[in-house]
Amino acid sequence: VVRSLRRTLKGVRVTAVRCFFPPVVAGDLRELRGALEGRRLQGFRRYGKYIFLLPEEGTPVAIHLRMTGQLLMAERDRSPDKHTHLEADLDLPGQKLVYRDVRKFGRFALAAGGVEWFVAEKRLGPDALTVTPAGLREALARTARCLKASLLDQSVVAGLGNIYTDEILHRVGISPRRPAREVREEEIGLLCESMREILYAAIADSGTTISDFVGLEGRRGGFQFALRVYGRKGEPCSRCGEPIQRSVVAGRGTWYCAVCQR
DNA sequence: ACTATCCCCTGACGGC
DNA sequence: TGCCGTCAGGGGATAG
Repeated sequence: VVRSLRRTLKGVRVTAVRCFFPPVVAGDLRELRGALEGRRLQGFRRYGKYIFLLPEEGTPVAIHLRMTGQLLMAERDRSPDKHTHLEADLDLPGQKLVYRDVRKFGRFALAAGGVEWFVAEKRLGPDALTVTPAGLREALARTARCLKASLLDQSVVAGLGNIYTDEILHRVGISPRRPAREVREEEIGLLCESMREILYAAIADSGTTISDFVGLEGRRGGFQFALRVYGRKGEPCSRCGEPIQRSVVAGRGTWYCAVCQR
C-alpha cells in the first residue's frame, strides 16, 4: 500500500477531508483535518502494520488498516458507500483518496511527536523486515510464552499477523507451540531470514487477500495462492506430504505441519 | 511485570 | 426461507 501511495500521491495536495464515522479517527477530527487540508503529501512510510502519511511541515498521520481497512483511489464524483468512513479530496483532477472498512477496526491517528515518537509510544519492537537475530534473541529469551504468541506481539517484532506467522514458522520448521526461550540461536537467524523471504514474496504478489484486502487501485493480492499452511487443513504438507493440522495457539487459528515443525 | 482473555464489528456460513 | 449461533483477527482494556 505504501509503495502505491508513493507512486500515486507523492507531492499531491489534500484539499479537503470528510469523515462519515467519527470513531475512525483516534483523537480530534479537527486536528486531523488541520494536519492534512491544504498540505502536500511529501512522503509515505511504514513501520510494522502502520502506514504514515507525511504532509509538508506538518504532523504525520498514522493509519492502521487492522482487519478489513482499505485505502483506495476513487473517482471524485463517486458517492461513499455504507463502508466508507473517510475521504480526502486531492488536487488530482477527478480523483480522491477513500478509506473503507467493513468491520470498523481501522484507525487514523496523529503522530504528534513524529514517527519515531509514535513507534515508541506504541511500544513497537523492531520491524519484521529489518529485525536482526540479536534484536529478536533478547525478546524471546525473557518470556514464558510460546513462539507464536511472541511473534504476534508487536512489541517483540512489528509487522507479523496471524497468516504470515504461520507461514514463517512452517518455512523454518518450528512448532508454533515451542516455548520462545527454547528457540536455538541458529533458528533465530533462520526466523529473521524467513520473515524477509515470506514478506517480500507477499509484497511482490501485491499482498494476501483472504477476504477484504485490496491495494490502492482496488485489486486483490495474489499471495493467498502461495500460502503453504494457512487455511490448508488436511491438505498435504509441501515439504513432507503429511496432512496440515489446525488448532488454536495463542488464541488464534493456527495451521502447521506436525512432522516438519517441532 | 507479565500473561491471558474479553471485546469491538460485520459478513459468511452451518444447523435447524 | 429465515433465524440464530459461531467464527474470523489486531490491538486496547481489563482481569488475574
